[in-house]
Amino acid sequence: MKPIYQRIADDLREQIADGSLPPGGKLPTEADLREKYGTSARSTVRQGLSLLVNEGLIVPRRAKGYFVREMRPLVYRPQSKFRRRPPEVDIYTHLLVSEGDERRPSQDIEVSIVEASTTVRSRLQLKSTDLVAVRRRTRRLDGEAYNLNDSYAALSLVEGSEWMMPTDVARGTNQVLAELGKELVRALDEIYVRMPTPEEVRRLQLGPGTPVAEHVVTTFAADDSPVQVTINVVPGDRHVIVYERVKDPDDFEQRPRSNWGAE
Amino acid sequence: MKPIYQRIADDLREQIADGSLPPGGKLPTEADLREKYGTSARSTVRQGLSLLVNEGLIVPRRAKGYFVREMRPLVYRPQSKFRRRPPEVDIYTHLLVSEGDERRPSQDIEVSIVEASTTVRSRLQLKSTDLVAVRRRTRRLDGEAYNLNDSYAALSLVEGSEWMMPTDVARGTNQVLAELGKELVRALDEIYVRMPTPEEVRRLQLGPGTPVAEHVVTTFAADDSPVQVTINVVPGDRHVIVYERVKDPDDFEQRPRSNWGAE
DNA sequence: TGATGCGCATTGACTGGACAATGACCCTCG
DNA sequence: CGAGGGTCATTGTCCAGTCAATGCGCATCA
Repeated sequence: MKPIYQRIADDLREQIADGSLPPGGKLPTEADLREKYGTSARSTVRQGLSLLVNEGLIVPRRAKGYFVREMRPLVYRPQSKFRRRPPEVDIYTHLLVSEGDERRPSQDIEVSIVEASTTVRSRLQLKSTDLVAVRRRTRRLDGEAYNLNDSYAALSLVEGSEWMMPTDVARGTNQVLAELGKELVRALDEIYVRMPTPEEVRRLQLGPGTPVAEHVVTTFAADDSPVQVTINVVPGDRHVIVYERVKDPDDFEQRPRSNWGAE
Repeated sequence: MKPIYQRIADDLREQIADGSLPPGGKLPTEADLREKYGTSARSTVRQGLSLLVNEGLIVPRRAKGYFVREMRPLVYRPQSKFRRRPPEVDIYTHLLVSEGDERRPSQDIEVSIVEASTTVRSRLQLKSTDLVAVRRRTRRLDGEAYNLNDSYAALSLVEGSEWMMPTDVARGTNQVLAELGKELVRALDEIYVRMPTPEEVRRLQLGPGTPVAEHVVTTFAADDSPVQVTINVVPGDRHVIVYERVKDPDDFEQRPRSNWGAE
């Protein structure tokens, strides 16, 4: 016999899945459920509801009730552009972006000098004594934070340059790096999927049960030296990460059984 | 004044972060914490601990206690291979894979014919009446499931071919598709970050507080028609998703201020 | 009319328990 | 010495409440 709180969660989860509880819809109150399942201990009902909250399916609103979560993901493209973009692609990627999305973007920029964390240090191949400059950006849409973007570079490289200006750099910071003799020609992307830290919950105003992707980009110059590490934190409920890949002809020769389309 | 259960969670979280509670280490028992925080209602202490559980930081083991979670991520590469792989890259990507990782891979394969879900249908541009074949794979490492990989293709395309054999196809299913006149030349990757469904929790034996990445790969033939959709579900605590990008020269001309290294 | 305040419904935090299930350990007995 | 059983520590499930905080609507009053 399954525990009561699980039955409550399972029943509600199914109702959400089959649409009888639509996005934005209101769930039964704790009192309703207490009666319906005869359990009559508020904590049991709350335990069941908390499961759904932690799955990111519902959100509680104090003094209002529990509601089915709604989300409208944005397309997040690590690749700057697509070489080919046939009409078919747009058919569904377009569905992801809300039609007539007129929310205005803005961002906070903050630059400081810090000791490198291990994450940054190992990727930039620095000694533990080296300092790095960090350019922290919080990106917003109509005032609401939607992702965090922190770029790190060796202080010795960017000191005194425009890279360190806490304002928007019109021609792009990568152009600044190029002028410093470090044109970026290659990037390695690592994507970690995890729950957010309380700090991230605060900065991104995340609801409970919202995981994040930590997207770490290490960029390299032509001589294969690492130049910059960018850590993007993107909330899972507000983004889809999109990549396009084209077949590399060399690949086929060397490895007939490629895992194209899979892992 | 912060609620007691949050103080408990914050204190423990900090101890985990600074290493005084190392991975695999045992946390104080509920009784210890009850005493320490003078709260003396088990539910309050449990509420605090459940926060950390849902953040994926700790796991409870019945009749044993709570323990700090340990994880050893595998590298998950949607791209079949890297054209250039300078030594620097390996320095840290290698750290991710446990040294001397001798776990043996295996997989279950199961093929069936189903109606296409909206996700699959829109990507394969099918009519609602069309049927699709699905090739479901559960991949294991030493018997333990580590990701799910379901490929969908129009039934009319793959019916009767080796694609539908529920066994390993030596030369690869993509080669089979090529022989059917649909060589895969391009792919679109979409990555969604979310909490797992109970079904996924069961199949992947996920601990609480473990988010997943849903990696949807749509592959196209030379004529830009969609051929196959593969949905990979990869647990966040066991994988790092890695991509490499090289600068496209065209890119620079058309769009001087590229977002190379960022979003 | 418009601002103020009161009550009500609902979730948030917490109390102080009970009994069940499980895994580890120790002791006993063959 | 090994198998089996019993005890104990610890988490899992559940009970039956209390008081606080909050958002909303409604009635009151200037």
